[in-house]
Amino acid sequence: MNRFADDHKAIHRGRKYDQVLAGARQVFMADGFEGASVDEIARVAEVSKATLYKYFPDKRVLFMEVANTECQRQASRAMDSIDRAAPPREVLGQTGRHFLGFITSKFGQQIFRICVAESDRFPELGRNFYESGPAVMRTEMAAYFAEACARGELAIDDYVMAADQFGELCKADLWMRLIFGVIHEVGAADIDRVVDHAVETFLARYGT
Amino acid sequence: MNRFADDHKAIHRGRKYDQVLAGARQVFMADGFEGASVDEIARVAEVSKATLYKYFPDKRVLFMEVANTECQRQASRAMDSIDRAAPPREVLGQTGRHFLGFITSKFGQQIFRICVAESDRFPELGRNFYESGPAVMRTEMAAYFAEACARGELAIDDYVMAADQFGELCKADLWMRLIFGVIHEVGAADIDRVVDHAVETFLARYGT
DNA sequence: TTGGAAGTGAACCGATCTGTTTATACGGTG
DNA sequence: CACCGTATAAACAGATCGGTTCACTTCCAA
Repeated sequence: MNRFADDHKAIHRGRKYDQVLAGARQVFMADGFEGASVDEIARVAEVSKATLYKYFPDKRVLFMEVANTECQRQASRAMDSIDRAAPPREVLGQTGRHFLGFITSKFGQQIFRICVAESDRFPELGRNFYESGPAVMRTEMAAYFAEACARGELAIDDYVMAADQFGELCKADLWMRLIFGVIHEVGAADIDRVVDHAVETFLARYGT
Repeated sequence: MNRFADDHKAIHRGRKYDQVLAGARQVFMADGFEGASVDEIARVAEVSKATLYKYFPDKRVLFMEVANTECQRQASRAMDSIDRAAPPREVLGQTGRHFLGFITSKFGQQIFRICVAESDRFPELGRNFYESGPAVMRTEMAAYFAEACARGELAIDDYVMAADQFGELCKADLWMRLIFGVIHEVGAADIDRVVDHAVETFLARYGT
């Protein structure tokens, strides 16, 4: 992200800002919050520790900055490639595969891991992540459900609850074993299988 | 300092074992894994650090022991309080309420938090937790489903998948917002509402 | 009575970490 | 050229932590 505010003041101010942020992102993703040391971040960012501390008052703020930018980036990329006019079975399948693909990716896992772990000490971090991540999908899906119900394609009493249920159904079997290291990879076949089951169960309740 | 008067009921071997475990449980739950210091655990357990290290080779094993005992306690308690011969709607409701009650409890959340966070650096920790926690419920439920299907009360093709789906359905709406600090408490009414929705959706697909 | 196992408290070790400071170098501008 | 903001490397400060060691006490049982 560019520092627009600095543009009119001085080119040199904040040259290394993005470098620091990129290095921090990499190291935090690799080692978590506690596991990441500021020295390592500075080394990976190819920046001196003094410079790092000139831009960020402490490690916490640096991490929050990384987490925020990442969450927003993922959120904007979340619901865009879905045709809301298609039949529900197809919309649900596409959405489920996209969603499950993300949360089973290395990156999705790690961001979840860190946010879960640190949302105890930094409550606003967890809240921020939820609002700009899961909550977005939730409201988007709820909105779609309202449309589909109006078209008579679905019969849902509680849109938000239904959206959450579908999201949770997509996690069955794979996600927990992945997050706890019981399995290490999921193939497209696994994702399809779980999503198909999720769609089937969902439509058994809410289909028309 | 002998603050405790005569301990007339002296057990020779492992007198302090449970003390250590109880103290560890308390401190881990309050501070997380990294946040908890062995000194603090020893102090809270009212035990010397040397004694602690006589029972447990290191901090990680100590935590795993805490997590294991708690998971087993919860799993056995859950299975004992359920009448597997009752109608599916009732069995599912009881199981769901118990399960959701545990994972939304302060202890359940914290255990999950720590295991998620540390299962990256200590894979056996996550695996161990999964096997002695979620996996137990999964297989137990799958076994029940097999019985119920044999009685014609349910119609399930994949018992394990169905068990996982039900578990995930129970998390809808509440669990994620809790784990990320969006909400801080859940009442019995919330739990009932979510479990009712879960049972309804589950039976729409698998009921007879 | 005495041996030995269990427990204690405190010092200690080595490692790591965050955050600061210092002395120095680079690079563009007046 | 001199000036000044930015950057650097490296040492440093202050603290914590996991884990070990040791001299000493307690208490039961043979």
